[in-house]
Amino acid sequence: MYLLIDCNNFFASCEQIFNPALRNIPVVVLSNNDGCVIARSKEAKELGIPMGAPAFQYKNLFLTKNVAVFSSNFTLYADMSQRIMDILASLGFDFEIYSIDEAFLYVPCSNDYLKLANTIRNQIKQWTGITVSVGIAPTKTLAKAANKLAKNATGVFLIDKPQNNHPQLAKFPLEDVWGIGKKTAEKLHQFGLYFVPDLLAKPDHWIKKHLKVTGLRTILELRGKSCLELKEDTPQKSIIRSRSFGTEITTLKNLEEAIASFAASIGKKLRTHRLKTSNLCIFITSNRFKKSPYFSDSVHIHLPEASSDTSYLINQSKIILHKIFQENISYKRAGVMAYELSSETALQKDLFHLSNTMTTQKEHLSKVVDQINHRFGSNTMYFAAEGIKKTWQGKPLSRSKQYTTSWNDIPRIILKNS
DNA sequence: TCTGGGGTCCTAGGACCC
DNA sequence: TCTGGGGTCCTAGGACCC
Repeated sequence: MYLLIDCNNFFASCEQIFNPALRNIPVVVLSNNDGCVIARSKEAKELGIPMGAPAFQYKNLFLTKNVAVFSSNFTLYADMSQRIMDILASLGFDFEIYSIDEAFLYVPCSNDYLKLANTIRNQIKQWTGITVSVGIAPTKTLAKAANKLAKNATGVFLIDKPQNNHPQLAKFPLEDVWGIGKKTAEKLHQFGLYFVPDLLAKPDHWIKKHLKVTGLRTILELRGKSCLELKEDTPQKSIIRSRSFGTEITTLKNLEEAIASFAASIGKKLRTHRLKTSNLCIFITSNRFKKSPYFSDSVHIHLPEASSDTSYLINQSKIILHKIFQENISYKRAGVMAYELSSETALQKDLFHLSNTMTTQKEHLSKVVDQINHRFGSNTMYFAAEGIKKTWQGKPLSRSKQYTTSWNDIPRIILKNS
């Protein structure tokens, strides 16, 4: 059986744990530039604040309903996530970290799955303060559905045999099925299909024709035939760094600095994972919400030799940027993507590319910069090309402290003499 | 004034081959 | 009238996920 463990309202819960005054009141966490709502506490959901809602449209509601609004604090969330994943890993079952707040466990046999799930729940709650829901089922897709049902029940839900036709599954909307998104759901609605049993009644060839192989896989999984196994710890295939700018950019110089920052960040991640990239893509866009004509362009290049050296990646990124930059445009968003990642130890050298001691020295330099930043704090050293002011970076309005990763921010308990 | 960021997988269609 | 058949590889774009 598969167990899907999913943290409830994860980012909002992280905020509530370290600030007791936030418990039982609506809390939302916003995306970069405090743009959209990306997490809501139970109380915030009850107020009808949707996921992804633009914050400015809900400003009044936040005020009148005393909603606690936070800028995102990924350092905190990532650390809390790690603690939870460590607990799951310690159980000794095969498991797959699916996202920052979710993991699948594969438990081949157990006398009492519900008891096991409750033990896991209690332990995570006690050790981290986070409440999780557990869905248990013979396939991953059913475990996702069970998890959804668990959230509305006691926190644990078991679908042992799909053919038992749980009454909850009979009214399970197709758009809530893992793998069926907005577009597919709309398509199915046109055929008069709304709930899981409606789709299960269709023959395989109908599914294959309209939903392709991915759709067929989903249906088989819903019928209890496992098609999706736990994913091995496969190496990453691409790395993306992109941002919407707090202040729109109009000059090439500022855009170069932003792109250089993204390239530097990619370089660091590549080195951390002992990878190199041999394909870069740069993209720049104007504001898609504005009435003025939308501008968007991107270019890929194949690097003559794979690299993880920041100075090289910055240089190459700049060269590509120059190919697509146009004057008199207000740029709202840009990004750098790295593809064709390969292990730094198993690399194909380019016969005609000048790979010399200079290259080796530069790579060494990047690693030294990493070590310095690791020891003295990130951004202690960075490339001048990234710019000093980073004017494009918006300032988060209300970010919580780094309670678990910074000595200065560790919560203090004050004992009062009674 | 104000609308996120980071990923994966699949398919259709073009280019190319014999 | 009429213009093969079978295959691979690559890429852009769509759909999905959190």
